[in-house]
Amino acid sequence: MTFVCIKSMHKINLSKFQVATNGTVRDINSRIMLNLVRRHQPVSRADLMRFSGLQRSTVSVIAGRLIADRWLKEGAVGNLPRGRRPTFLHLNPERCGVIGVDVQPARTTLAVSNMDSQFSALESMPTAKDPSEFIVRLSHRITDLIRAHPKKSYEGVGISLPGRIEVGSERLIFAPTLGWNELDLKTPIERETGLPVKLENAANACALAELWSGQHIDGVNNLVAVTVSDDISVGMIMNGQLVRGSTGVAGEFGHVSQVLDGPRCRCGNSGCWEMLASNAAAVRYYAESASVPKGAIGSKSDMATVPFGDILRLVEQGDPRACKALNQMAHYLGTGIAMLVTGLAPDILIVVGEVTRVWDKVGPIVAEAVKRRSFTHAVTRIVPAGSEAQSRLRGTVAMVLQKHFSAPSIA
Amino acid sequence: MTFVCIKSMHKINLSKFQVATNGTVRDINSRIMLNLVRRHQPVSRADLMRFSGLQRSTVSVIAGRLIADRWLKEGAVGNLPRGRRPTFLHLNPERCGVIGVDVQPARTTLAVSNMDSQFSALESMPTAKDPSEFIVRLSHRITDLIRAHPKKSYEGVGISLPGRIEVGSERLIFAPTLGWNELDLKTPIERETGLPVKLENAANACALAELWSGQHIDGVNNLVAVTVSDDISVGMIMNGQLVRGSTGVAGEFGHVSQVLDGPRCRCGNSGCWEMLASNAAAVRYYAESASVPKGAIGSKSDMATVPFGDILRLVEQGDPRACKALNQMAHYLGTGIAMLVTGLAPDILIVVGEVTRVWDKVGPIVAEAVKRRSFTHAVTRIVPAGSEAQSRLRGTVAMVLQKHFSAPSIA
DNA sequence: CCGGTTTGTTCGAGCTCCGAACTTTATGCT
DNA sequence: AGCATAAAGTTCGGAGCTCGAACAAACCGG
Repeated sequence: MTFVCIKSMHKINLSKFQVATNGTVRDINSRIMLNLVRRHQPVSRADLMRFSGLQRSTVSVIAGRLIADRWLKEGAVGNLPRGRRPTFLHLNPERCGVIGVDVQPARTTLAVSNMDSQFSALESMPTAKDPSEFIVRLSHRITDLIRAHPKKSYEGVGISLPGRIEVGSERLIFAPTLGWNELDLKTPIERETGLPVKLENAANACALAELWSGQHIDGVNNLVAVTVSDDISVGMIMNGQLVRGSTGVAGEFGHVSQVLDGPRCRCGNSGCWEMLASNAAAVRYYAESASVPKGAIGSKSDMATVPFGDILRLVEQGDPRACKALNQMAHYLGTGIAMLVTGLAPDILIVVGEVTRVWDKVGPIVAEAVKRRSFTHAVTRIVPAGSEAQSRLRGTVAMVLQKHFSAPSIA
Repeated sequence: MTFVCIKSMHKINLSKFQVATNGTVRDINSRIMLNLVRRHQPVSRADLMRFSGLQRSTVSVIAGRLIADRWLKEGAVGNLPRGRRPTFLHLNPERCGVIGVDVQPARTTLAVSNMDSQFSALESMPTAKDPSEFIVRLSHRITDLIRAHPKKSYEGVGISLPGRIEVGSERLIFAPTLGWNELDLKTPIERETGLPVKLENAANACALAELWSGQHIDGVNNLVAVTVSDDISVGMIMNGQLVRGSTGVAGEFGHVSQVLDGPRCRCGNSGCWEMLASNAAAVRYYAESASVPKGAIGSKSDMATVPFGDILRLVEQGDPRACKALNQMAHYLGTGIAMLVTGLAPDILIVVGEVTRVWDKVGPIVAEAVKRRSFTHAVTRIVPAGSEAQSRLRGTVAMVLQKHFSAPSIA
């Protein structure tokens, strides 16, 4: 009982735990090796010995087994000023393929990926309104994709969607923007495709994407992803792992009131963050600024709603009304992000969504709000995600592959 | 690489990790055994075999070593309808003592505890305003306590205080209610007492207390503690472990705006939750309701401030003005708790503080606000903590002992 | 060609859990 | 009293893992 704990320790869950065996040791060290190769490749066995602290002999045995299992490949030999030349090891990207699926209200994007999140195919289809129709069409598309891109093996299908998935049952609990309720997507798609299916909320997927294949992170264990579209959702990674809450519904900060008596939200609450800072909010601000003098609320129906994409285009052209609407949205985006920075103090907060296209305008307003409202603002870097679709798709790959690279949750 | 992951998995931190050895296996299984005994005691080796899934032989060996290390003790023999009678095992509460310290702005409470959070002594002293004076006095009190209560060994000192501790350096970053800034408490107290010192924010301590010795929790892995005094602080346990954020400052939801343009807070923000829902807020509400008609803000100085304890007493006596102030506080307590329920979706949210004395009045208002404002309200039970001081002190014991009972954060 | 140097492999020691066989200690029936 | 049955706890060989030292391989420069 003199183990050196590295960082935070967690209580052993006596409802479901697993004892350790000799195989556990090998398993843990294999994962460490795999991660070291991922991080430092190309890398020699001797380097791995130095990085890991394991004996040279142990490294050789583990590397041998990982090569036999096709996780690693031997590559070129290196050159050194003196001594025997090392044979470099690197990940074998062909080890397994992954099908990534990004479900959005309008369209669903599918991707074929290798282990290194390099997409070898990318296509999209309209998202069917009816869930069962969607399941059938998606399954067909997936099987077609697999046929068109034959690989040694497919590891699974990762699906990101704007809704929440219950942790135990892995059923969709709700997805308001899709109009779907309580629904089992996993079982039928697994049956149709013959592959294991992982489902995850889009914000969680983005958070995982940043954790596993982001550029900002080396030793980042606390990370928040905020997805901004017609709703706002938050994915949290704390202590290096996804926070799902007890039922999988954690992260609905979009439905926290920013203005207690603000506009009524469909969730039942008033002044929800997503009522004030989502794309839909900007659309509303723009419409409201049309002609109606302040105070008037009714007659929404006869106002022409300009899609958010158009507003962004107008902003880029310098349209003052559009800019005003965007500023208003940015202001509330800032107050909400200040809430997350103050409350969660992550190393990084990533904003995902179309709004990042005009981040040069939005970013400073957000930064200002956070600086003014969060006395802990210094700890968190707020960055826009490069491409939202890519972000979610990389997340789906991480969802499927993470079990091979993450530390087993021991005990 | 066919390990069965139990629940959430975490990324391996390549900056600081530790490879597994054979000893790791024994370590993990020892901890599991220790926890099983803690949970089920008194319990026989055969029961432990069934609970853990380990072989009878392995259980015997581990139990033998834990007994040799004085963690466990053999007790009475049981009775069974048939067969050899089992010898029961139980934790040895005398294995190690812990000094728990609860620092509050007015007074500091010290306790001597066994492994089972049973306090064998409890005393308090005024909290010195000057940090270095405080350190000297506290160290003396601790050494006196140890002398007065000799034990086989003391495991360490756990200190809970209303401030934030930086994760790496373990220095106090700030403690506004104490008036202390940037300060190293750990090193001098360790030097004076000769014992390892653990520091933790009071809300985090309460969260740990509930995790390790609470009554509500069996398989609860997501838990939030809200401490309400003159400030409001939040301790979070997600996936069975404390969330400290990147610098240790996570949980400052007390400084999230509930009302964006509300009263100015000393943190620089406006309408902070703790400006609206803390004890100090209730005191302000009470004072403001005295005579001043609505709208008037000035002339605070000549209003007599009634301490929060007196307001609670007035509420218990049915005083309408006090009730109104309390209701107002409760209302905002509810909106803030709704934020936590919506955003974090914990299994349990524990409210700690004097306000729980009148929870029959406050609880329903909070519940109503949460029900109205959080569409995920069903997942979280909101409960008042029994005794605030006890809660924090139990937390300090958990802080010191948890390293022996928690799962080592592997890899 | 040989010493120096680095990489990678081999092999026995020590630790762990597993699993079967065994001992111990109880009950109940004959 | 004697024996079958049953459950608790122990013993001991086997297999898996890492460690650590010794060894083989490969390369450089003098």
